[in-house]
Amino acid sequence: MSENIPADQSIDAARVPEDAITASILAAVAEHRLPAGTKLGEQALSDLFACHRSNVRRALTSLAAQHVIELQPNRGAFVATPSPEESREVFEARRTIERTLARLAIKRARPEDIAEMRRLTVQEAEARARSDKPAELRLSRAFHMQLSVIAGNSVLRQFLTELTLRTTLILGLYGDRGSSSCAKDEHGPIVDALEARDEARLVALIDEHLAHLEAGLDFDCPANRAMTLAEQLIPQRPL
Amino acid sequence: MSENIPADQSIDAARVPEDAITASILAAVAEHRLPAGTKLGEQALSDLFACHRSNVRRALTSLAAQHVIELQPNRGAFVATPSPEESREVFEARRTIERTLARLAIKRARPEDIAEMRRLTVQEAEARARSDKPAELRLSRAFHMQLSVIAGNSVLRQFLTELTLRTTLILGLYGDRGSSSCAKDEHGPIVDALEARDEARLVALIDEHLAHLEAGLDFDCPANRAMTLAEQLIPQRPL
DNA sequence: TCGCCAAAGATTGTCGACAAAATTTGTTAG
DNA sequence: CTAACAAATTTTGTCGACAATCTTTGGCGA
Repeated sequence: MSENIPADQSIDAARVPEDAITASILAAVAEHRLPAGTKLGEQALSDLFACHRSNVRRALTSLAAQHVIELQPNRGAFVATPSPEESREVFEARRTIERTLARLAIKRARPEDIAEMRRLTVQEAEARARSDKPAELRLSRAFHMQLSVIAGNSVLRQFLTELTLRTTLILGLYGDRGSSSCAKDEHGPIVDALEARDEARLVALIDEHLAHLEAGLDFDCPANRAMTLAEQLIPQRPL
Repeated sequence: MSENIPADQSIDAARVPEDAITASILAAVAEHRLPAGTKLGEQALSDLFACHRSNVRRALTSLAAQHVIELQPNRGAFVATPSPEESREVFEARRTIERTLARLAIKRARPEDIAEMRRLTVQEAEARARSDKPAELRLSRAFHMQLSVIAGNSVLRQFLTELTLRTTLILGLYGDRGSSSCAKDEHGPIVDALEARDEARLVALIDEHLAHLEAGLDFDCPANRAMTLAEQLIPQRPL
């Protein structure tokens, strides 16, 4: 018997070059290293990953299907730039799905699941303490994804995979200013409610958490998009 | 100014061959013309649509991303065969999403929206009266999709597009026997509740409707999959 | 007669080359 | 000095051919 191959794409260590490309781009977007609007040229990527351009092409179409990038005919691939309207819809969809995931998770969470959630909140707090933004983003996303794993519905889990990524893009575009967003530890109380099997409290906390995230967005000041040359070459002085 | 091109793929009349292929396969699956497990050969499709094999390839990867077909490496593309577990998850996801869509639709439905819903139920009843299964399936799906259009959230609408298709596949595999499923007009009362802006009733009706569909599944008797040669050549007599 | 192995055929996957389109660069006129 | 036009370059899209893999067919021996 041959070993089972995990269906989900894990960061790095990919079986085929196509997966390495998608994983790298996904990770870069998830950690705010690739700003919205960045052009992803085919040749640049095929050079980087030392593979044929057809692999790059497949990876890009796959990412486009997840709304992580946008394909413009005869123009190329760009990191997606969600509109304010789209952002609203993404948050609404997230609330819907995470509410259900929370209810499911309450019924199924085992002690080790809760311990894993707790561990993620601790690691996230550590990352925040040392101002490691990429790790913080990654762990925050992992927290929400872990909830979907516990819930045990792979369809909803896959939807949430896409939605959390799009949320990260949105935060990069419209949020993160004013130290709002994930400043405090909002995940800790969520684990508490999950451990207490307090469904009403858990759902309320998640709703609040997502509402808080969304309320922190500022659509009038869309910074953090792909920088032009001028912005990159003429650095504005820090306050 | 050039005209805007509708982003959603409509049946037939496609801009590029790739869209024609995806639309045709989607329509065939949505009307139970393509049973689960059917092999979709690349050359067969490129002959049918008189296009290059690369177009077929793109169409197939797109369909695989929507879980309508399954791509097996070095083996080819097959119409997806959802497992009982996957079926349960799809229905759970549908309930979650349609509940929210119902609540949103109540807030936004205009008179002409309700008229359109009513019109779809009438057409569906007519199709059922003349035993036009494909039209019935198509119109039933259109009913649910129209609810998502009224709700005005394109993210959730796209999720539902995928879920309704997968549901149709599931019904073809495990359902439709014993004249259950869409035998009665369950859509009519839904429109009534929507028109009355009765949120509790609307949500309850949709929950019931989906639960009824799911309850009609029979996982022990997975008929209607891709027929083997023997099944196709030796017809069993009708009762 | 049944099961196993090998060859032939068909299908999928990969690659490089060319065509089409867009972007950039350079030039010239106003 | 600016704007507009044209050439050159870069980038994307398409195609056909070949390699790798799987499936089927035919043959052999137990």
